Amino acid sequence: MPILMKDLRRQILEKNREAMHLHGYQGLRADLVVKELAITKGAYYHYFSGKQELGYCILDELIGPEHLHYWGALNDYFGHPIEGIIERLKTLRIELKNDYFLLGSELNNLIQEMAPLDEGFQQRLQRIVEGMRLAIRAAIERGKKARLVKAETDADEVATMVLTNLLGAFSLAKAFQDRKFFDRTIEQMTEYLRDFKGQ
Amino acid sequence: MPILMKDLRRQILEKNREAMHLHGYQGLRADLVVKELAITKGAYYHYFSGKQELGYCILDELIGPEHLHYWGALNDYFGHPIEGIIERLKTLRIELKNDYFLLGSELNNLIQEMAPLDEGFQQRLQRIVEGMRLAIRAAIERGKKARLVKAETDADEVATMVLTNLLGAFSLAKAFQDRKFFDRTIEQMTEYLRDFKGQ
DNA sequence: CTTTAGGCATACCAATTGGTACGAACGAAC
DNA sequence: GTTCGTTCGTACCAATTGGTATGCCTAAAG
Repeated sequence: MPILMKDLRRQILEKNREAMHLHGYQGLRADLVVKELAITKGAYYHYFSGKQELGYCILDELIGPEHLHYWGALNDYFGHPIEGIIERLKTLRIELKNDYFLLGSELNNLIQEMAPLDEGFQQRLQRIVEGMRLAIRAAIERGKKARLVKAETDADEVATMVLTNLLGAFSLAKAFQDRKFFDRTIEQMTEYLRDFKGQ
Repeated sequence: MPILMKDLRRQILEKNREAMHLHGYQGLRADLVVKELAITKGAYYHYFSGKQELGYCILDELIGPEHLHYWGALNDYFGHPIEGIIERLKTLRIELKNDYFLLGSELNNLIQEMAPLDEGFQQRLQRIVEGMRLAIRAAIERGKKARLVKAETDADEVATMVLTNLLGAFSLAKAFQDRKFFDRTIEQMTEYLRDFKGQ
């Protein structure tokens, strides 16, 4: 019997999310998570038709919204848009626990593992990354309109560059199992981004 | 009976490498590859004690040497070291087939999947990445000594940045299933790197 | 009070997985 | 020609995996 019966579906989602962060989707053992939660397969298959739907739900209800909300916050930033992006990058360093850098970005992990294997995953992952990219790009463009960002700045290119470095930073930190590779990239990007601030 | 009996061990390695590129290590089905090669488990377990050793061998004998050789070539480059790095980046765009960008970098894939799960993988992957990083760093330092690279350049930081962007570029191209994200990063890096060339 | 539908447990299962035990063929060495 | 080690095929296996069939329990609706 589960101790907390408040929202079992949610619990199943979150525990599986954790397990998937460590083992990947293919390495995710649904029944093992079921045992950890001290429930049974009955509950599991009551809420989810199977492993694939579970994976989709983790993306649609947890990982996706979180990422889009995090970068969507750029919209509400009252300051220099470039500083807004930098703030988001720095906040990542503060909010994410050390272990997260050793396990890598959930988004990046799933991209590597699933993008070529499952179209449903690929579409969802692409949508999330594209959402992040558009949020950053929009911030830069707002900066350009307000003459806070150099007119010749290619907003699309810079936004893509930020994402590339973000994903790469997670990869490298994971390869070395050392978050300092993430931190260094953020600091380099900070310098790089400030160059685009208007005179 | 295998048609070509030339070097069965090698064939097993290479076919498994291909399968691992697509499905990952955990998704790699040894016996499925065995069927593809039209051999049996007898051969498979004759040459490899098991799946883990097979994975290690693919890294130690194929992926590792290839990567280190590719970037080690910077040593033999007779020209501006910065241009040497740029040449290596551009050659990647030419030599790698389109499918490779959809499947992602074998190195990056394995990092994401295995670094936190298996110490043997982590050590091997880290060694390869570190080897690449050192090769790039050494090239920049040679450039500094020859006064071809600005004296204030932080070779270690630039080398790390190149790797971060490289891994990130593979990730993003894979997320979008579109190699143009890789190509764009290479071009941006080219510009960025040329800024370090001495006056 | 009865009916009904969601919420979950119990007890199965077929297929797959990585792995083993064993032996046959074959060539080299003596 | 006998021995012997390498190379691989055959036949098997225990454990795991994702998944299903079924029914009990409860609460709300009628």
